[in-house]
Amino acid sequence: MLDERKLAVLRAIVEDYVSTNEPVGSKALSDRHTLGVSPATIRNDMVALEEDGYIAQPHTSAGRVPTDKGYRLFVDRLSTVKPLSGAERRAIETFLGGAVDLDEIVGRTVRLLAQLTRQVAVVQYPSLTRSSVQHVELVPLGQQRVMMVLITDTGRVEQRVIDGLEAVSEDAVDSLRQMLNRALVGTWLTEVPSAVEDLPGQLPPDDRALAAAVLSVLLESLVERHDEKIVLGGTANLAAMDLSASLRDVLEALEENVVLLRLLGEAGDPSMLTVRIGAENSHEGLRSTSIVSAGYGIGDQPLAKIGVVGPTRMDYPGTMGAVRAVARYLGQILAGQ
Amino acid sequence: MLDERKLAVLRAIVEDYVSTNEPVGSKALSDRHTLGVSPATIRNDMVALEEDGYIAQPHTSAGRVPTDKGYRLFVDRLSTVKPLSGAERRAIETFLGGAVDLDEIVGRTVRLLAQLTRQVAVVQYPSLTRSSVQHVELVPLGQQRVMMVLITDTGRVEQRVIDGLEAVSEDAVDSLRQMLNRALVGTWLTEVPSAVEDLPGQLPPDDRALAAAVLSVLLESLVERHDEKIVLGGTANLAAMDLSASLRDVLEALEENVVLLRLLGEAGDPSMLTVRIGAENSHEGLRSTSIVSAGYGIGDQPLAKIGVVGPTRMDYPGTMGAVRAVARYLGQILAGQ
DNA sequence: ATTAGCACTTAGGACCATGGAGTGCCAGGA
DNA sequence: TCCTGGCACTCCATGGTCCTAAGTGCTAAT
Repeated sequence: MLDERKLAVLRAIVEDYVSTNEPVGSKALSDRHTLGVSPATIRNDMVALEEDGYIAQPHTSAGRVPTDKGYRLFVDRLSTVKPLSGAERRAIETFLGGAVDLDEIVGRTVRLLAQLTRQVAVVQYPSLTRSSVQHVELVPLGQQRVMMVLITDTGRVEQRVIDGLEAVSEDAVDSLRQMLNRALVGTWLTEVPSAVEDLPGQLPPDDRALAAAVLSVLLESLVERHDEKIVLGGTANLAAMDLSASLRDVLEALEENVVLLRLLGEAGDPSMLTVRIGAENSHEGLRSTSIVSAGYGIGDQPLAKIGVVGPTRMDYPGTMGAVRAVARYLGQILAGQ
Repeated sequence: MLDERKLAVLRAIVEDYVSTNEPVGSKALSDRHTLGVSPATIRNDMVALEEDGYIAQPHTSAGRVPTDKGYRLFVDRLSTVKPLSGAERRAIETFLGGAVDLDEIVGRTVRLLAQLTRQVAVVQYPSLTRSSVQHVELVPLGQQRVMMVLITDTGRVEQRVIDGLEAVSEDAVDSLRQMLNRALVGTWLTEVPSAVEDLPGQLPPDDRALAAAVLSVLLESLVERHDEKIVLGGTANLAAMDLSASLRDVLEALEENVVLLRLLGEAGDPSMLTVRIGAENSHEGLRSTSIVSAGYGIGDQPLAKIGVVGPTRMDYPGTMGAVRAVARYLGQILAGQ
């Protein structure tokens, strides 16, 4: 059905179309590539490829253009991830190395990824649920208010003010703080709910109201932040892409964090590179884009994902290489923090 | 020079051009507005307006289009800020009211402003330097590390990890925390450097290394965050604008936080509405956009600014009304926190 | 000072012709 | 059986021409 040569033709079509952005014809193909056969033969192969849905013609008497299915085959079987050049790798190291806190790491990563791929970059903050408690701090603010600060081992900090309490005593706060830290330090955030379950019972009755208020806010902050934070970069590169869909639709989709999170979430195995091409994306506005994403984490502990959004007509090997490399460095940096 | 009628003509031109996006001719003007004179007379006025540089023709035999100078005159003398409708005001209240922490307030504000104006919204986080210390927290993380958390009265939280210490004792951290809070709570961030100056001297020699490390990080975090954080929203609306400059240039400018901060910073009196039109913007890529900005703050204490970026051909009265209203509500919400 | 009338300019759309790139198919050759 | 050269055909893109609608500036009359 699809012999070696037909695959070679498909590969050549994808490569040419990606670099020229024009439908590619049989003559041009046999000129630019050494396929060893005549244009007529290539034409026959093209007919077969078209029948199987890998390529299409915008109109009769035009060259061929890869379909989503064609890109899919190309990514799965005809290409290899392109490693970054030494210069690029060094650029990543120096650029990410200078960051001081989590916000800055994420900010730099997104800019770096956008620049490397010349596309729109998406970076998800390290997931709270995959990290563990490093410390819980309680700070009395006057008589009625207490601030709770939750610090995770990935450097993330959540804080909330608990309001409307009455007559908070320093001692009560102190003992609650100690109890919380004894019970929680080192536990996964997912385990926190069960870990705090019977804490209030261990306290003197006077302090239970405070404990209940703090715990409910603590648990709430865990749940709420399940809708993770995300950062975008390189949207200026959208202007240079010629998306068949309206630019507005794409921008709208990108602004909806929920949409982006779902897209990243849908990607399969978090330790692998995932590519979703064109209509494979469930979101309407992104039907004419492809998304290359990868998980990052510390060691084999996945934390979250990063990705790149570009036209289906993109340089898949290069983009995949950049995404993979940045994901790895990001993991290393976080581990070193 | 510019009698009443000429001004009325200019106003009519601006209004028509903003709503139709097409050069407006003398006939159309006399039809759509009740100026009480014939098209020929309007033409004569137009010649005068053009000589003075308030309007221009894209080409001979086309209608007139306002110039930057024309918009400037319109904004300064021919229009009044349009108050929001009751429904819009209620929408602001309910939408902003539901926010829990600072991030969410800012996030909602930017989306709200983008939606109200159908343009790109910019919101600057409340300035650190204009707020005061509410609490300083020190958290020992093992033997070598201490985390510092600085909480301001505007709800902002800065945290830093201090690394590479040796043999940190709980007691030393406790006494340092108490000392810091005694010295700093309530002081303006700008006053912090002088307030901590002679603190180390009051400590036992053993604790001075720790204190020095903590103070240097504390001061550093104050300085660094002088480059403020900014949030963008509604970039999808860019697609609908027909900017004469390339979309890419505008997107690039908007991605550069530094550029945006400078633009907001350049705006004059922080308590006032500021409008910068077209070439009045120093940044190259924004020559074909206008920026409407306003400061917000608690009481008469200015904190930071918000703004809107759109085409010079924008509905100035409406945009100004929305920006002003949102800035006021934002101040109220922050005061209530 | 205003107005009606008129000649003039220009962008943009409709229409058409043409050239070029690409195709499908067929018959001949390895 | 598979490949190839040749050929007729299709269609888009390009550029030229023409025409209309909208708008202008100017002048003479009110």
